[in-house]
Amino acid sequence: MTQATSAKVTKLNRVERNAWTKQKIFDAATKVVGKYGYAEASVARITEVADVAQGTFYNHFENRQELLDQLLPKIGLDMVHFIRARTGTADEARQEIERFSAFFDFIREVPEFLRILNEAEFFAPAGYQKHFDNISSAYLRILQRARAAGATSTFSDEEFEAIVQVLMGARGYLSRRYSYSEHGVTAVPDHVISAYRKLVTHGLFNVPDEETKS
Amino acid sequence: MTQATSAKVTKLNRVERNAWTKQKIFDAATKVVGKYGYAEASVARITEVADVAQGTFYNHFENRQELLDQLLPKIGLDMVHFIRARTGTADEARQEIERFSAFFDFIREVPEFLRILNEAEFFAPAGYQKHFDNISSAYLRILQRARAAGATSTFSDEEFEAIVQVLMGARGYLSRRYSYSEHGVTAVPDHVISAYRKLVTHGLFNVPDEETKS
Amino acid sequence: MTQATSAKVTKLNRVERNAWTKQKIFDAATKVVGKYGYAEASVARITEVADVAQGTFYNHFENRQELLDQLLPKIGLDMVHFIRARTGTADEARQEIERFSAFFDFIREVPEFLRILNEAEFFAPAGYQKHFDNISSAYLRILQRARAAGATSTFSDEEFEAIVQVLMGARGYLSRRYSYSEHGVTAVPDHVISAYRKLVTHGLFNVPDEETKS
Amino acid sequence: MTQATSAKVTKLNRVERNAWTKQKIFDAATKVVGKYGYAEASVARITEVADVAQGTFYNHFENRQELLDQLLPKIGLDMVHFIRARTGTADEARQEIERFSAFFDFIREVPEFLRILNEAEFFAPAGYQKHFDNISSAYLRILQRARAAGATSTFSDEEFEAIVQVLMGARGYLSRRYSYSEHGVTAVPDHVISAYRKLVTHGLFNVPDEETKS
DNA sequence: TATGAATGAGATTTCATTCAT
DNA sequence: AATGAATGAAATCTCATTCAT
Repeated sequence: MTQATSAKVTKLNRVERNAWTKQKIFDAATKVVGKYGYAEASVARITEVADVAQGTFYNHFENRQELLDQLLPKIGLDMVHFIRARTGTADEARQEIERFSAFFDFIREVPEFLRILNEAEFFAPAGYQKHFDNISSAYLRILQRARAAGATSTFSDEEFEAIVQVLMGARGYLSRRYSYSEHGVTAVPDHVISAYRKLVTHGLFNVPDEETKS
Repeated sequence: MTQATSAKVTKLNRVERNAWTKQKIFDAATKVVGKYGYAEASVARITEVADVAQGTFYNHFENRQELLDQLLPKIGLDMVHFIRARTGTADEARQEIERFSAFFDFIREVPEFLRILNEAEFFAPAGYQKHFDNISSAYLRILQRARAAGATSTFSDEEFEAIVQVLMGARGYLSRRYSYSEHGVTAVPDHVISAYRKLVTHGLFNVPDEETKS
Repeated sequence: MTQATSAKVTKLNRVERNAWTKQKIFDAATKVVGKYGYAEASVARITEVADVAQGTFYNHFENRQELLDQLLPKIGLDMVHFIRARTGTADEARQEIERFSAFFDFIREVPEFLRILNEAEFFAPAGYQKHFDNISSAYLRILQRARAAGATSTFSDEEFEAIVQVLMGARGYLSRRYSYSEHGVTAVPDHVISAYRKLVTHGLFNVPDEETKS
Repeated sequence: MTQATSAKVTKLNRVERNAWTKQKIFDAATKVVGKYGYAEASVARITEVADVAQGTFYNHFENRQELLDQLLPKIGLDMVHFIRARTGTADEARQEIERFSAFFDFIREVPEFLRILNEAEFFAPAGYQKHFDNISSAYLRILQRARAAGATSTFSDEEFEAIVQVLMGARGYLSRRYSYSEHGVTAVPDHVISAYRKLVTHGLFNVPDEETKS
């Protein structure tokens, strides 16, 4: 997916060679950041993994930050497609659980994603912003559509925006807590999924009777 | 709170002077990290703000990291006390909303907290770990007590652990989205609070009838 | 000899420029260590003399120590060649005196050598080790060959190893005592040479008759 | 010998307390330099071992260097006495072997001596100078007396001075090579002693007949 | 377009010495 | 005389970026 085809290098025209070099750098950055984090992703290290000279880097990217900021949005789109493909046509609550599970499946598919996502806020703020805009607007539409279908509790648009943050926060924190391990990324335990399902379907607290109308 | 009293400097004995200097460094670090982030919090900058020599720093802290790792747990305890003081004796759901609101109030009291919290995971992992252990164990006890009082839906201990992550993730992500602004920290909008209340009391989705037993 | 040719700098290709820069650093280090000693040979000072930026240093040497450890063995080889070229085909005792004299001649040729040699044990232990292995194994072979030619008193291989240490110690201590002076390095006095000759040809003490068989 | 009596500290008058503190620092320095070398002998480390405050150091020594420069001469005198006590009344050649052996015995008695001696040249030049003046003048007198007794080959005073350097160089280099080991200081092998004896009694090389008169 | 050596600012840390108490 | 916190200069090393070939 983010893998540069290692096919024949010969017989490429100028444009193709150019794109191929850029892709090599991009893939190298994904690997390096995914494995060692943004802080350790020096231009020297990235270009070494990409097997190009340091100077070559600057023929393709304005500076180090530009590349780092492109990392998350690109993989983020992969994630959206991955999740969409795994979401069925059951009722809305079930679909949300499917999306939730698919998120963790994606993390295992692309182990670099977790680190790239989590660190981006501080090391690639522009990329983080872009990714979050992508995700949250998509998520918001999903919720609005569910509401239109009468499948949700009563939430205003503004409240939905907040809910989107909560749901993304849940994924972010849970993945940090449950997906990291010594070597590689592990599957998320079932009780995490069930806890999430209960929360989004019934809430957390029983409400005393007289308050149920609020 | 984390502010060194700038009262009389004269007439302090050796022990007091020593503590006072350390506190000056600590306060300076809080300010600097809160304003510019850990990455920009060089020892040079911190000691400049603290108005001590760079060498003095190393009389009080083993190294830069040690100080950074102390920052979050210390302020985190302030937060716990702050929230506890603002939590009443109403029903459990209301108390949770009070805690939630109080969290955002605390952020406004100590504007540095937000940045110190959010960046700690990567720049002060030991401190982050300590803080999160503090918070999540306290939170877990709260939920268990509520469950014992029959105030929550049916969750296992393991599920509660996951819920704690979700609730902390909610605070983390919402505060990033709604509390930051150009200059300083703003109050969180009411619809964020109402969205949170609805989620924890009723959940997000209506569940089709035949599923209600699950 | 260890002097970078200051000839045309222009018209060098990349490889040549690279080697030339490294040689400039090397020569600068030789000068600096020779004049001020290892302790004062900071990277800042060396690069200033070499007229390159500090960062350039680390393109050519892993770290400061690596350079320092290369200094002695490199010049040490120059010394070996120098001495070998000055050693004739007279009897073994005379050859040893020639080598001894040539050692002091070399010191005057390369005045930096003395300090680089003497301080290396503590400031560049790896380089010192390498140099001494070079020298002592060569020296040992010389003695063994002389013994095979019946030109020495009766010594075992182990005793020869000790003798090598003594002969090197003699050069080391004598050069410290007689070659240093206010400014620059002076020739060694004749009586030093004659004393050495007498020692290695007749020993120091007359032996009472009854002991001569031991 | 260099050990501060750890007897009653109480009941000392001002002068005694003063001397006792100075001795504590001195002993600590001996230990530290002997074990870790001059370079690692920071004032902080020495005073910590001596169990006094850093500032106290400067009540007894002008500066760090002054102390370091006193170390070697003081222990050097101990060595002279030690060797003298071990030298018998046999013929001069045997006495020299006794002195040589006693030197290595002393090294084992006072293991710190070796390092303090070897590093002094560069880290405590003044102390090194003083020590060497002490030793070499004493040594010179020994040789002159032996010559007066007709026990040596024909050497002039100047040649004797050079010989003294050679003999000291022999001890220095041999001790570095044969006395150091992983932990502690080891006895010198017999073949080192026999090699030395042969050298000083018979010389190293057989001299062709026609040269024997030179 | 690719190369990779050169740059130099900036970061952390050490440590001999001072000095007020 | 003893204390130990404060000082600040100096050292090593990193790394994003430039630029001549």
